[in-house]
Amino acid sequence: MAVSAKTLKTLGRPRGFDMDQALDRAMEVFWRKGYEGASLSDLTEAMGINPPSLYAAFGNKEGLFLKVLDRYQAGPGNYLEQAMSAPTAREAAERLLYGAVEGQCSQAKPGGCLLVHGALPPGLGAIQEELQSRRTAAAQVIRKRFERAKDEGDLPRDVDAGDLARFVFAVVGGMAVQAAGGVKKRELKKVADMAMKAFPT
Amino acid sequence: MAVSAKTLKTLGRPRGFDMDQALDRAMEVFWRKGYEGASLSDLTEAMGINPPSLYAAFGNKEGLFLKVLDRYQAGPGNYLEQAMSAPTAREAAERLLYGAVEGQCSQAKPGGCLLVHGALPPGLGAIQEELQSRRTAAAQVIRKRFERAKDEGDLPRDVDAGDLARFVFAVVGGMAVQAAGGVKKRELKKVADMAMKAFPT
DNA sequence: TTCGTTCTATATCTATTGCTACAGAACTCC
DNA sequence: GGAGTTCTGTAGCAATAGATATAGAACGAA
Repeated sequence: MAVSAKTLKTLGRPRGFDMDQALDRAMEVFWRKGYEGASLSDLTEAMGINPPSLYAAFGNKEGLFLKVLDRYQAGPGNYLEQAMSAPTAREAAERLLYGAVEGQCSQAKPGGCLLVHGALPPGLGAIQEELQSRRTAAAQVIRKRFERAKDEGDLPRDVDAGDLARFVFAVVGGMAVQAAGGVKKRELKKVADMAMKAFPT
Repeated sequence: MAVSAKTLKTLGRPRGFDMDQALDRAMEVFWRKGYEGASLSDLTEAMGINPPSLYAAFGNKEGLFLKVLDRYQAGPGNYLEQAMSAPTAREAAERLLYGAVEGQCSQAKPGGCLLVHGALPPGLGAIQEELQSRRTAAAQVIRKRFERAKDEGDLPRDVDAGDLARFVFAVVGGMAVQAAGGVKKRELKKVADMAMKAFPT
C-alpha cells in the first residue's frame, strides 16, 4: 500500500475523490468483467465519479486499466514476489502455488487472476500486449529465482530453470482459469499438491 | 467432419453459402478476438455473408457462437476425446497433454483454446456460463476415464480421480494461456513433460 | 478581492454495437 | 406459368460505446 503524501502543495481545486479507493473499485470491475466487458458507465458508477474526472485523472480507459494493473500486482497479485523471497526454490514454488490458490479464491475478491482474464485473446492490441508482457515478465521472475537456486545448490544443475518456471507458471494460470469458473479453494490446493510432485528434488 | 446430405428436399431459395465453411471462418474470428471482441461486422465480413443471412441461419451472435463451439470441440478441440481412447490412464494423460500442445500451437490456427479465452471473466452471463459448463464437462470426461482406469487396475486405488483430472486439466488450461501469448510449441512440450512427472505410477 | 489553476457536473457528441424491415431474387411444387 | 416459401442485399433502426465541450465550483497565491 503506497502511502500518498498527504500535504502536497496542490494548485487549484483539490481532487474530490480518493485515488486509491477509486482504483480499487475500478480493479474489481475489470477483474469481474474483463477489460472489454467493463464499460465506462460501469467504471464511473463503481468509482463514484463522473467521466470528466476519470479522464482528467487517468487519460482514458486504457490509462486507467494500466494504473489498475500496477495496483493489482502490488496488492492482490503480489503473492508472486512474496513467494520469490523464500529460502529455497522448492519453497518458492510452494509459496507461489498456494499463494495463488489464496489470491485467486478469496471470497472478498472476484475469482481468478486479473492478468489472465483481464484480456486473453489477441486483437485488443495494446491491452493484450501489455498483459502478455506482464505475464512473461512474471515467468522471468520465477526463472531467475530458479537460476539463483541452481547457483546456490538447492536445485540440480541439470534442471532447465526456464522450463521449470514455465511449468509452475502454467499451473498458476490453469488454476486461474478454474478459479474464474468457481472451483473451490480445497480443490485447487490439490492441484498445487500434484504440481509439487513434479518438482525436481 | 459431418457430411451434409447433398440432396435434401429444400423448400424455397437455397442457402447461398456453405454452412461449415462459414462456421470455420467465424471460429477463427472468435478464436482470435474472443466473444466480445468479435463484432458482427468482423463476423459477416469473414464469413462472406450479410447480417440477415447470419441471423436467419443462427438466430443471433450467441447462437452462432454456440454452433462454433460445437464445431470447435468436434474439430480442432477434439484432442480431448481422442486422448481418452488411449489404453491406459497414463497414456490418456500423455495424449491429452501433447495433443493440447499441437492443437494450441498449430501455425494455421490462432494460439490457445477457444473454450478458455473465448470468454473467461464472468459478467457475460450466458456465454460465460456456457463456456464454464463445457470446461467442467471436459474435466468430468477426464475424471471418468481415470476412474475407469482405477477399476481396470492401471491407476492406484488411492488416487483421487477428480483431483488428478483437475490437475491435468489445469495444465492444459495454463498451456492455453501461454499459447495465446505466443509461447512456442517446443517450450510447451517441456511443460507437458514436467506435468507427466507428477502422474502417479 | 481577484487571478490563475484545477477539479466537478450536466449534457452531449460521434462511432459502433447488435439487430431488423423491406423488397426482390431463387428455388420447389402444383 | 403461378403460388408458396426461403434466402439475399440495401439500408437503417435504437442503444450503447468511449470520450468531450462547456460552465461553474473550490482551492492557493497575490
